[in-house]
Amino acid sequence: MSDDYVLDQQVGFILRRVYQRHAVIFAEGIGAKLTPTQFAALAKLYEQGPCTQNHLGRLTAMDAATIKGVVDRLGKRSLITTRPDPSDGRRMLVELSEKGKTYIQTTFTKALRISEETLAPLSGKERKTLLKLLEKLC
Amino acid sequence: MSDDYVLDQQVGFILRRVYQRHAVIFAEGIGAKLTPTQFAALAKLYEQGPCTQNHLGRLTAMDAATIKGVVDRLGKRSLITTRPDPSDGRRMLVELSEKGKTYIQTTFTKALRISEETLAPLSGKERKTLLKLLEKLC
DNA sequence: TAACATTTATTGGTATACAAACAATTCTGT
DNA sequence: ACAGAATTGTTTGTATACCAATAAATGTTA
Repeated sequence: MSDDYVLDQQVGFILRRVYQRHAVIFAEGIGAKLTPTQFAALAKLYEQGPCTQNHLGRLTAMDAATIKGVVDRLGKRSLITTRPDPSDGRRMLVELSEKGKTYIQTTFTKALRISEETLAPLSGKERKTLLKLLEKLC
Repeated sequence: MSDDYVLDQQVGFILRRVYQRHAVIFAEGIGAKLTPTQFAALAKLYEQGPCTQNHLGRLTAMDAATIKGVVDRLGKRSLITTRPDPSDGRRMLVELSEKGKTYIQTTFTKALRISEETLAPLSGKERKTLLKLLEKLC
């Protein structure tokens, strides 16, 4: 039984290490001190326009507690603004600030380079295969 | 520029979501309240035998601060024991307890099932391809 | 041997990530 | 209209994950 289980060959352990390597590449490549999740929130806001806090969390795969912290920190850096939804007292509307919009626009190039560098050990064909297979596991 | 960048297609974002899904499967499948990293530490100790705390961290892809917390929590549950290295005053030797050894032996089956379930959406051939490609990105 | 460098472990700080509990608000069905 | 259900956001607690700084011990080198 235990002979079959080699930690280094388990998909979960490998996924964790691959993501760690990506996180290093991200931190080096993004320039400003921005985490992958913070960047995801900004990029999604740019894609989708203003939305509620929890909805932004769902779009970026963060639960309510996690997105709150991310929104708080981005707000503290004036990259986004938040205001209560006039039509629903429960909701907080989140929006890119001008600073945030400018920032994200000028950072897409770096983000693309980070994705490229993460996949650098693979050929073009291999990259397509990998992304296709990973998407089946989401 | 921004047209090229679609968050949901970026490898980093996809990796994060795939790992999140795996973490859910792990939590449901492992039975005892054990995290993937805690299980990794136990499995590696079983594979390699006793070793120092930092070395165990390197074997399981955790830095010194992270492995310390994991070792502390596993120690608190009596799954491992720690003692100072008699031949090197800096080092802490970490070892599986009898309880930990028994536990890990009886848990390999569940861990294998978790890996299998994580890869369930893929065919056998696709699984091999994915693992081969992921290993190039470690 | 003495000065310097390295390794090991620890601590404090920040940032995800999620569960559970909670209050406020809105929605739904009768 | 109203009671119960669902949604939204917040807070607390636990667990990675990593950086930076530190102390203690060991290694290296002039």
